[in-house]
Amino acid sequence: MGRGGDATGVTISEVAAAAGVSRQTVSNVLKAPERVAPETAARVRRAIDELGYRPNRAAQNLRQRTSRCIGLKMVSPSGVSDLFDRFLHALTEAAGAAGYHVLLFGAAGDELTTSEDLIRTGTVDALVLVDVEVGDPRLPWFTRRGIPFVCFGRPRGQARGRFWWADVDGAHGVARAVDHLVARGHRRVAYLGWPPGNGFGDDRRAGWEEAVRRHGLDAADLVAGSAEDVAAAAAAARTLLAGSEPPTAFACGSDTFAVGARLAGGIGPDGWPNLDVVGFDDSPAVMLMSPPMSSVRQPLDEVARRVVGLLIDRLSGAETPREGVMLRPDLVIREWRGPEPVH
Amino acid sequence: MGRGGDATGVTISEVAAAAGVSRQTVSNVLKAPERVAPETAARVRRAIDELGYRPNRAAQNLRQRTSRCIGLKMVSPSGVSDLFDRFLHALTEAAGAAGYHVLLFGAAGDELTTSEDLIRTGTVDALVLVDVEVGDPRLPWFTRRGIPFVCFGRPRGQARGRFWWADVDGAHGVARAVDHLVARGHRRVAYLGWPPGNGFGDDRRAGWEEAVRRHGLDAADLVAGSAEDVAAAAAAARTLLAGSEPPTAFACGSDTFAVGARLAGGIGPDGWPNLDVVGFDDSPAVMLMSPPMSSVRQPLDEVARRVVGLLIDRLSGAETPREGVMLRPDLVIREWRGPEPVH
DNA sequence: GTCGCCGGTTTGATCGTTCAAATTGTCACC
DNA sequence: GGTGACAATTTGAACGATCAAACCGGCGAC
Repeated sequence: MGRGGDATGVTISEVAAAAGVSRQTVSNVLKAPERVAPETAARVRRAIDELGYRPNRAAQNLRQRTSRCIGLKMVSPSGVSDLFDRFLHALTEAAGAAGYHVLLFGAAGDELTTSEDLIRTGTVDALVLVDVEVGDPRLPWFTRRGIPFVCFGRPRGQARGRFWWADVDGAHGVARAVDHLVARGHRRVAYLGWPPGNGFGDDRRAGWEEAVRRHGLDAADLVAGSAEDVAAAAAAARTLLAGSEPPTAFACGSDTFAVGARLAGGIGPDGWPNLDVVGFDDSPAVMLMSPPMSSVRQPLDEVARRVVGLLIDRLSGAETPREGVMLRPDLVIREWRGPEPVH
Repeated sequence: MGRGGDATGVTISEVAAAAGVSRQTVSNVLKAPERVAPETAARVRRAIDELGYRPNRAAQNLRQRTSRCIGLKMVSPSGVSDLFDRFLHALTEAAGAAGYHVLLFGAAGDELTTSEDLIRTGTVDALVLVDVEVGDPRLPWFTRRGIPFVCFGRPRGQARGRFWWADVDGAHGVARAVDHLVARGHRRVAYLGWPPGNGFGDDRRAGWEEAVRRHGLDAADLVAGSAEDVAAAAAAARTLLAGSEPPTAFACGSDTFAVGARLAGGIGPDGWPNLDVVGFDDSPAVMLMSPPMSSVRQPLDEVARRVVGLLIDRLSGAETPREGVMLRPDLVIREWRGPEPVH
């Protein structure tokens, strides 16, 4: 380090002067070491260390016409799932590993124009979109304006092949949940999630349908939709439980639904919940339930890595084909007691 | 807008040419309109709109030697409280309102050198520190190197007057919780939180002590410390409840402790929890509890605004006195039933 | 002996903006 | 008519890095 004290100031020219070479040679030492004679490089490197030189980011950005930043719109923390939070964490790490930073921007003002501004001013190189909705207007809007972006969440309601995205196979996750419940001896496994029409809600419910059919279960009357809050979910679950042949287990579209389902099932005389319930998202709130609850966990680290990877491909200019990546979630099993596995 | 299509490219010179003036005049229209004749300004503004000009951020940063970014280290999402998440949200908004962006960086590598790098390269102008610990080494380290920063959380174990910070008065919050419980008729109000030695843990417990003394309650044996996880908290609460004169209510150091306490109290024959419990942080996980739980809420929006305010003062160069700001939390009351208020 | 080549290094230009100083035009005042 | 004051605008020079092209000394080939 050497200097310490002031937080600004050492330029490449000062390093060059100290090492008795030109600016370009210093630059080469850092960017293309093979072009520099070993002992020159050593001399330059010493000067860099002694002066504590760090290349100025703004100058690099200006010259290279990049910011090495990706923009992400902050979404309001909502509900029990801290999915955005965890994705943000994963994205920060993945971006950092690739030499990028994540730049957050707020919800104030219009997202479309704010985003365009960030791109046009060169503040960020690209955007990451989360919470992609059915027929999301941002996708065509950004595409039309040549704004590079990658989605977490497959585009629905528009041609997928036109965009870059990474997503988690919710249907697969719920199907694994049903498999697990069936293996524990359940024959009447209900599904509780969003009403039809919600993008990933439909996806997850389709997973339940597939699994139920595959296992030859009769469950036509065991599906319910409701708003995603605990009270509404509990009410919907109670309706299913009041039927003539009530379910003994629930696979749910989210942890919030799952908490509601368990609440509706109540506690048995043995002190344990009456229902086997599997949630989706593996949010911290379910970990602290007692007894703990199994849940489908999205591979957010992998999603973030893929998103960053796609983004870098996209920015590299190479006319890479637009592509989507589908990842499989895990089922995190947290047992307590209940029906024994059947085999 | 006009062009659309390409996301890059219109420079101030092109605007100047289009409007028939010099670059500097265009710059003045945007930065110092009073120096420009009205009809010239109008002509320039029209050219700006037609070409869709947006000033290049890297060029501005380079010339002005600022980035208008503040750096924040991402901390791992942990536990039930999404406090960092919410603070981040508030900070993004507050920074945005002041013309700054929040740049996240990951935990990979050493925080100290990573942070210094961000400053030295001019990637960020200043840092925001959260989770400030007792005798936090970052404070003197950054100060010695002239790295501007503002803390969320008062510095403990070092002279406070030497730093800029904003914090929430945890003692006040817990005292309000105790007041509330006493008003509901409780005379034996316990405290459950971190063991002594934890910075804000001690602060919050001190609030309980003050309130208990002020109300003339006898509660010397009603304080317990444990690790911050539900199971450990429940165990600690059970120990208190097993005493000869068990508490009838708990004020807690965090929502996690509060969930543990309520769990330990169990459900009464009437189907309601046996204990009155007040948490701290008002995390979403407590909102979804049934019945809901009261909790002390930190004024994060205000904290974020103050942090940004201090930061701007700090960066403005004016030798403003270093100062700390202490804010008061609110008690969010979520009633269900239980002892009637006594008045 | 001249030429071309090559690794290693330097020079000049450039990215797009803003600062500071210079320039022009207009008018009032002596 | 000359001078100073002033408003409006322009010019030149940074800011710190990198790209592209030029340069230079030494060596082998013809």
